[in-house]
Amino acid sequence: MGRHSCTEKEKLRKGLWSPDEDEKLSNFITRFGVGCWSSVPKLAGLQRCGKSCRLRWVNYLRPDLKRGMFSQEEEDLIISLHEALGNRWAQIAAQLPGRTDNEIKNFWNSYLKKKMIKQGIDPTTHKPVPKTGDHIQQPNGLLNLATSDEMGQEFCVNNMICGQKEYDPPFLSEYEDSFDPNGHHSNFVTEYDDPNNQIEGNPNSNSNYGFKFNSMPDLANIDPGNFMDTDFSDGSTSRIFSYLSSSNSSNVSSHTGIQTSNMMPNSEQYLWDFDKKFESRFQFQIKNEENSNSWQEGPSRYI
DNA sequence: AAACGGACCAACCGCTCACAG
DNA sequence: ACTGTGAGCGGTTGGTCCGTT
Repeated sequence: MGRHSCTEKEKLRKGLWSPDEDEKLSNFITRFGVGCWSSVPKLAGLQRCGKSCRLRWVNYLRPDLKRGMFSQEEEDLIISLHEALGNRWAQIAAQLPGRTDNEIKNFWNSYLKKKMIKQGIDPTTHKPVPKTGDHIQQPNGLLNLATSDEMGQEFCVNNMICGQKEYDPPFLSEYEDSFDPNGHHSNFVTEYDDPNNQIEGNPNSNSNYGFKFNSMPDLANIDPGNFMDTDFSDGSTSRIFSYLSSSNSSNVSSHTGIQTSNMMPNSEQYLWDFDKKFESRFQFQIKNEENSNSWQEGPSRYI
C-alpha cells in the first residue's frame, strides 16, 4: 500500500530471534543506548529491520521486564484500566511497570476477555450482558428494551455469541450519558489536548493529546492489603471508584504516557457522592418504552 | 502413538502521528 | 504548506505447545 515493508529493501531476516541475534542487539543497546532504530541493525550487525529490533528490545530484551504470570493485582488493574481506556494497550502498559503492551494485549485476548464473558460481563463495555428489559442504546441514540419475545435469543458482542437475553433492570441514564463516543467514562478519565498539559518527565510523549485519570494510583503505590480487600468480582461499574477509595491517590507517572492528577480534592468524598447518586438513580424510571420491541445486531451500547 | 484442535505468545503488518528538510 | 521518514501503536498472523481423542 505505497509503503514497502522493511524486509523488501534488502534480504532481511524474519521470524524468531536467535540467541546470537539477541546478544548482538542487547550488547549494542546496553553499550550505546536507544537512539535511531533504523540504524541499529547496521551498527549492531543484524540482518533485521529497525522496527523488528525495536520490538525485540521493547518486548523481550529490556532489562526491566517483569516476565512471568500476572498477579491478581495486575489483572484487576488491567480490567479497570481497560474499562477506562479501551484498547489503548500502550497506555495501560504504562501503568504496569515491567509489562509490555504486547504482553498485556495477549493476556487480555487469551484470558481476561474470555473470563469476563464467562462472568456475564461484556468485555467491551465492562457492563453486564444485557438481558430482556434492559435499555439497549441504538446507533441513533434511542433506547430499546429487549422484549419477552426476544427472551432466550442469543446476544452478540463483536459478532461473538455471548449469552441470551433475559430480563434485568436497566441502568440509570445519567451514568450512561457520561460515556464519550469512544465508550470511555468521563468520571474516570479526562481527555485533553492542551499544550500546558504535556506530560512531565515523559520524553517519549510528543503529543499533547491523551487521557489523564481524574485520580489513579500507580501500581507501585498500591497497598496490597487494601487492594485485595476491594471486591471487583461483581463487574461493578464503579470498580475504579472502589479502587480509588482503597488506596492513596498519587500524581504518579514518571514513566508513563498517562498523567494522573488529583482533580478530585477528595476521592473518597467524591466516591461517596457518586455511589449515593448512583444508588438513588438505580431505582430507575424506564424511559422510552414504546421503542421496546426492536432488537438490532451491531455496535449497540448497553446501559 | 498419531492426529487433531485450541490456547498462547512472539513477531509482523499497516496505519497514524510527529518532525525535519 | 508540502513531503519523506522514523517511531510507535493496535490488530492480526502463524508457529509452538499441550491436552484430548
